[in-house]
Amino acid sequence: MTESRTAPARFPVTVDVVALTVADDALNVLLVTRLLEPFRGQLALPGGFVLPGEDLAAAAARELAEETGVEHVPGHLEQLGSYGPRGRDPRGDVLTVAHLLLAPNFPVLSAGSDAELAAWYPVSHFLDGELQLAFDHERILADAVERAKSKIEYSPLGAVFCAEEFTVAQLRAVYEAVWGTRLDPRNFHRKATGTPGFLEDTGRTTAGDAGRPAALFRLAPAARPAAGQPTRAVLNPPLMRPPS
Amino acid sequence: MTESRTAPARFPVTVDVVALTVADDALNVLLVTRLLEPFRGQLALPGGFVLPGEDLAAAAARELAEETGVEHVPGHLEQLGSYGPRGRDPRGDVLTVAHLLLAPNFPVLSAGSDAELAAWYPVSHFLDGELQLAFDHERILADAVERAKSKIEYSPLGAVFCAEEFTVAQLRAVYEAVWGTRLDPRNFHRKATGTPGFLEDTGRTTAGDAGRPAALFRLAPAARPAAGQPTRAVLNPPLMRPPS
DNA sequence: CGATTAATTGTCAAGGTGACGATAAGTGTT
DNA sequence: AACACTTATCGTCACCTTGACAATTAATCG
Repeated sequence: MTESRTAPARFPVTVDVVALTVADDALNVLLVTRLLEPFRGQLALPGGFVLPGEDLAAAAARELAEETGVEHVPGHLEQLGSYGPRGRDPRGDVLTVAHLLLAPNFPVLSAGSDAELAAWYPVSHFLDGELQLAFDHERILADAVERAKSKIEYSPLGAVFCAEEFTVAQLRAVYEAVWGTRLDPRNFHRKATGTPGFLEDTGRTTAGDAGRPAALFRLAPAARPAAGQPTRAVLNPPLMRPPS
Repeated sequence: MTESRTAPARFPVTVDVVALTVADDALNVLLVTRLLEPFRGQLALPGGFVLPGEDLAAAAARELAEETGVEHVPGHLEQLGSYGPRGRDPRGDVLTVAHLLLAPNFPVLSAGSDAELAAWYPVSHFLDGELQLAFDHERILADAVERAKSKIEYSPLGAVFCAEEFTVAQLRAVYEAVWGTRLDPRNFHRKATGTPGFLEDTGRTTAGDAGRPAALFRLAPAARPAAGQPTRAVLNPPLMRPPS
C-alpha cells in the first residue's frame, strides 16, 4: 500500500444486489422502480449507500431487507464484484459493490418501502435488450446471471432456489431455467442422486399430483451453506451444462 | 438504489494487487516492505488509494507499475473481490478492491520506488502462517491463490505464467506449482495438446537441454487474453486437479 | 559409444455421459 | 374396475475421458 502525503480521495460507496430466483420455469430478478432522479421511473437493482461502520455483506442484506419488506431474506448471498467508480452515475463517481443472491421464490411486499416498488421480473427481458435498466445495471445483471450459471455447475447451490425439501424434477427445473436448456430427466436424476454429498433422501414423497409420486430430498449437510463458509464444491465432476 | 436525504457517507478506497508468478517450481507473490506506519517494516501487498477520476483496473495497473518500477506489467489482471471497510486498517474504515495478476516471472526493480521495496516471495510462507502480512492481506492472498487454482482448471490462463513460447513441461510445472501436486507428464501432455483451442504448435523446438528436445507452443489465438474480453473458457472438460 | 535424461506416443481398464427403452406408481376417465 | 395418461425411477449400451503405466524417440553426458 502506497502512502500519500495528502488526504486520500473518498468515494461514495453503494451496494447493489442481484437477487435471482426461479419462477414459472424462468430465471427472475428482483428489481425496484425508481421514484427519484436520476433514472426516475426506470427499473433498477435494489441497493443503496453503505453506512459508516457497516460491512459490505451487512449493507447488502440490509438494503435487501429494506426494499423487499422481508426481515430475513432467504437464500445464498455472495459478493459479485465491484464496478466503477467512473461513468456509472450521472451525479458523479460512485463505486458499487454488486452482490448476488440465489433464493427461493419468496414474496416481496411491493407495498413495503416508501421509496421504491420491488417485484420479480424475468431476466430475459433485460438480457436481450428488450427492456432497459438504470445505471450500469444491465451489465451487472449479465455478470450475475453468468456467475449463477457457472455456480450451479460445480456447487450444490442450485438447491437454494428450491424450498427446504424438493424433488429431483424441481431441481432439474431450476437448472433448465438458469441454463436455458432442457435436460434429460433420467440422466439428471442419475447424476443428482448419484453425486455423493449432494442430496439427502427425506424418505417422504410428494402426493396429489399427476404421475408417480416423487421422492423428497433436501440438501445434504455437507452441502448446506454454512454462514461464512464458501460452500465447498461437492459436484466433482460438475453437472455439465450442454454446449450452447 | 435507495436514496438518502443526507449526503452519502464516503470511504477511502484502495486497490491491492495479488501478483502471482511461478519461480523455482513454487508459486510466488509480489510483496512490498512497508516503510511507513502502520505495519511499518512488515510485508504487504502492493496497492494504494484510488485517485479521483480513475477506474479500478486502471488504479491497480498504476500501483503495480509504480511499485515495481515496470512500466507495462505483463500478465492477466482481473478483479478478485472487495474487502471491508470495517476492521482492516487501524487508521479507520478503508474499502479495498483486491485484484489478481497472473504473470510470467518478470524482474522487479527493488530499487525503484522510494516508498517501498518490492520482491517476490513464495506464497507457502504466508499460507501456513509461518510469516505474517500487514492488514488483512493474508486472507486476500489466500483467496487469490484459491482463485488462481481454480482459474487454471477451466481457463487457458495457466499459460500466462509462462513466456510467450513454452514447452508442455513448462506448462505442467506451472500447474504443479499452483496446485501443489505432481501430474503425470504423459497424461498432461495428452490433455494439453489434445484440447482444441488451447495450444498452438510453433513448429520449433528447444535445444541444449538434456533429454529429447521439446516442441515449443504458444497460446492459441482463441485462448489469448484479449483486452476487455473475459477470456472464454476453452478447457472443456477442464483440466481436473487431483483430489487433495 | 553406451548410459542417462526428458519428450512423446501408445495401450488398456475403469468410470462417467448422452441417448433412449422399460417399469413403476400414482391420477383421471369411462 | 379397467383403461388411458402422466411423471418418476431404473436399466442398457455405445462412446469418450481419465489414470496408470509400457514403449519409443531424440537429445546430452561421461
